[in-house]
Formats: sequence, C-alpha cells, structure tokens
Amino acid sequence: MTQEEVFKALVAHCKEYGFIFPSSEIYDGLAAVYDYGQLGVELKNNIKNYWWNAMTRLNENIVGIDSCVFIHPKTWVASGHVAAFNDPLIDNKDSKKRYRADVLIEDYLSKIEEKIEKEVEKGRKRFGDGFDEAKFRATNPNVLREKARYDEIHARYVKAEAENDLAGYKQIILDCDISCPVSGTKNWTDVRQFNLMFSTQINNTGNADDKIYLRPETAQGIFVEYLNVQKTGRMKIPFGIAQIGKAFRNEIVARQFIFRMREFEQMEMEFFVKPGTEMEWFAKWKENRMKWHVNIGMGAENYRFHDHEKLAHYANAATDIEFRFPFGFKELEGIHSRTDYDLGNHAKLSGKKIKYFDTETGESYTPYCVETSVGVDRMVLAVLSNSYKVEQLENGESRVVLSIPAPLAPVKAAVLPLVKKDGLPELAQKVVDELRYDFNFQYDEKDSIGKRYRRQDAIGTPFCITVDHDSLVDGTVTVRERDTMAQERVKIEDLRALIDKKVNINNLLRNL
RNA sequence: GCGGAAAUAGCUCAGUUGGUAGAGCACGACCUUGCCAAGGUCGGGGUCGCGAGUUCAAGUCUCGUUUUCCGCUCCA
Repeated sequence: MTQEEVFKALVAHCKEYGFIFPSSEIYDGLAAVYDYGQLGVELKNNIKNYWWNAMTRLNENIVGIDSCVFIHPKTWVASGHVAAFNDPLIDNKDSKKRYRADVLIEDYLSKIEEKIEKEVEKGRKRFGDGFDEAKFRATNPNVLREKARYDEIHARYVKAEAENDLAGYKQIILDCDISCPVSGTKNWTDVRQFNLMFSTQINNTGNADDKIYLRPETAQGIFVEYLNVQKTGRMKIPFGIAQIGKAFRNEIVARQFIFRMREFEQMEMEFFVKPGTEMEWFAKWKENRMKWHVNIGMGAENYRFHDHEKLAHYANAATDIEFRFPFGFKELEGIHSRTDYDLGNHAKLSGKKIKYFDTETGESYTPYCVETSVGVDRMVLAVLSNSYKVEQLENGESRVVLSIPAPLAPVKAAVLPLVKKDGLPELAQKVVDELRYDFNFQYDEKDSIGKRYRRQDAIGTPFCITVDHDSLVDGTVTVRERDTMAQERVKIEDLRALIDKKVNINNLLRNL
C-alpha cells in the first residue's frame, strides 16, 4: 500500500471503530470538523492527562488555568490578531496563484521607489561632486513624475486600507497594470476579505461594537489572567501557566483529516522569565518538550526540530517540533520566544500595570515569555497514524493492529471468557468488577476467542485476559499481549499490578 | 478559493446500452466449535450525498449544490 492508501485506510478505521467521525454526518457533514467517538475521546483524554500532569505536577512553578473561549475583544487588538489577520486576497485566474492584494500593491510601490533611486543615482554620476541631491529630487522631471505617481497610488492605497475598501484595492491593481509574477497576466478575481477569526455577538442589540471573537489561540487567555495568577498564586519569576482548550481558526483550506481543523484543541504553556534570560529558557523548553514527545515511545527518529527563519510579529525565536505523519514531517508543537510583546501590549491597551517586582534584585520589569503550544488533535493523529499496522501473520492471514503506547490506549484490557458457558462468563465478570475502578475495561463473550483478540487488536487494547476452565480450579487466567501476541499465565490477584505497570501514565511521567 | 477525481447498507464494493437495489464483512437471536477472526439457520438495516431537469421510466444521462481525496494556494 502507498502512504496515501494507508492514510485513507486509517481514516476509515477511525470511523469504523469509533475513534473519529466526520461532524454532523447525517446532514452531509461540515467541512473540516470532526467529532471524537467513544474510543477517540479516551485516547485524547489520555494524551491531555499526560501533558497536564507533566506540566503542572512535575513543575512546582507551573500552574494551570481554564479560561473562556470568549474574551474581551480588545485582547485581540493587543495580540495583533485583529490587524494581522484581515488579509485582502486576490487570485490570478491563469496561474491559480493567490496573493495578498496589499502586498502586490506594496511591491509595486517599492518598485517605483527603486526607479526614483535609480534616477537619483544617474544624476549623481552625471554631476559628480557638485551634485545637489535635494535640488535634483525637487526638479528632475523623471523623478517628479514617478514621485507624483507614487504619491497618488500610495494615497489611494492608504485610503483603501483604512476604509477596508476591497474594490479600491482591485482598482489600484488594475490601474497600475500589476500582473501576476507567475503567469504574467492581469486576469484577476475580485479582492476578498479573509479573516482568520470567527466572530459572533454577545448580545442581540445588533450593535457592531458587540462583536466578539472566538479565540484563535488559547494563549491570550493566559496573558489576560497573568496578573491574577501571579498575585493570588504568589508566583515568582520564572513561572508558567498551562492551559488546555479549544481554539478556532477560519482556515482558507482546512484539510488532512484532523490535522488542520477549523475547531481544534491546544495545550499551551506560557513560561514567564526575566528579560535577557529568554534564550536560555527557550533552549531548555525545546529540550524538555522533545523529551516529553520521545518518551511516549513512538521512535525518536520520527521527530525533528524545524527552526523558523521568518519570525512572527511577536517572536524573537521560534521552532517547531515536527512529527513524521503519513503525509510527511509536519508541525506537532510550536515553541516560541514571545518576548514581552503580549504582556506589554495588554499593559498599554488596558492601562493596567503589568510589571513584576523582583524583591531579590529590586528590579521591576515586564516579564518575557517562552511559549510551548501543542495541537491536541495532531497528537491524536500522530499516535493513531504511528500505531496503525497491517501485519502479515505466519499462517498467511493478516491482522490490523493499533500499537498505541499502552498508557495512552483507550481501553486498557479486555476480559474474555473462553466459552460462553460452564460458569466462565460469571468468573470473567467478577474479574472485571475487581478491576474496573483502576482501568478502562471491556467485556466480550461473543464469537470465537481468536476473533475477539483481533477485535481488541483493532482498537489498540494492550491486554486480553482470558478466563478458561482452569481458571475455575486454580484462579489463574491467560494474559495475552497485543503486539507480540504472547501469552502468560497469571493469578487473578496479580492482574492489577501487572497491568498497572504497563498502562499507568505515572510511569511515563517518572521517565521524564 | 481554483483545477481534477469521487460519493450506493456501519465497513469494502458490485450494479450491463436508463426498466422499481445486491454481495461479503459487520450487527441481533438461536445452535455449534473452543487460545489467535470470518461454521449453520433466521432476522434487522439503503428515499443510491442533496436539489432540480430530460424521460413513460434515472443509482445510471444533464445542470446545480454539499462533503471527501489529490494538486495548487493558505497556514501571525
């Protein structure tokens, strides 16, 4: 099978066994929205627990919060999202390339500037030492002509930007004969506004000022609560605030199953540090986070860092942790050094003093911030795609197995009576009743034992516990391991310890 | 958003030049076997993604639309 076929099979598998469904499928579904089913939610919760505990329990100086999806709209002005995510876009119909209309115009303007500079350069060469640049710029007809053109276009551009006039952008592009760098044609679509943030209204007065946004990242919920947490928790720099929650982005193209959805879940941690120490912490968190990923046991070779060369407006360093998905290495987590951009802007816009007073040094400063941000859904996809295997068995048959790392597996063990008679179901039920307080169990008595093993393989259950006739006599059962299919005989009273050792998330945490 | 392809049962698919929907698996009941799936009998389940049009008649032809996949594009 090709990678593409494997991925398709995985998507079908996820639906067939209740991990992930297309959202509202009975109404034909909704693009790029997926629901987690009965097994998917267990897997996802296990991943979240592993992260939450690694952050908040293993670090005394990291605490968690749960902020709302709705936050004051000014938050998104301060964060830069309102300004940065209202792009006017235009397509060239021939090359099928999409451009930001404002960037096309800006590029054109800078070309005019270059022309002017060239003229000035020519003048300098011609006149030599006696060259009066200011006078040349004020009198040379070529320069004046270009300057006038520049001023006119620039004025229109600024006006279009201020008024968000999409037709105005288009007209500038047409008037300036701006052509597509790829196709060279001027066959343009209309300019369309694209806003990454979803918006709604918080009451029904219809007043535009009531517009609020669904958060495009959970991070800002942390920044707006920074002061509360720092003060009430008596937190001392350096310290972190962790949060897991939903975020929403109106992506132009949301695709690749749950890799890029319009509604998704993030696990973000903002770590506040003294200015000047942020690179040190950035390096520390890079290492720390990679360790967390590799510790899951899906192979260190499947992860890599990808350092950003082009940095976002708020960052002075950024890297991605990428994972080898069926469609290539893609971002799983982002680690950003966000400087004091967020807290600084919130201080400015809110008028509140957001400074940290260091009692040891007597200094007062706006903390810098290092962010770690994982996509929960991407983690789920990483685990599922890495675990999905179609194995050829010795007898020529094949089995589909999800080798999900045991601590993350949705169902930890299945209890199976070898036959549905002779008191075996009753004993099996007793075993389940003993252990259901510790682990997520399934009980299954339908079909042959081999078939039931395969069924558990398909959902990634690490252990199958089979109760047979000997169990009635000596109180032992067969424990069958998912990946090796090896069996061992275990006393019923030893089951809890045996399973716990393999599936308890605390054992993962201990290795960190 | 553009271009290409696809959509029939929970899953994988068949369905002849248009003539009132099938298989295997899965699911339920009963019987049988009993440590690595698919024995038997019976049963439930589909307005063929949705909406129009052509036709005596549309799963099949035409148009639109939705969703998915692939390629562009986008991804502070």
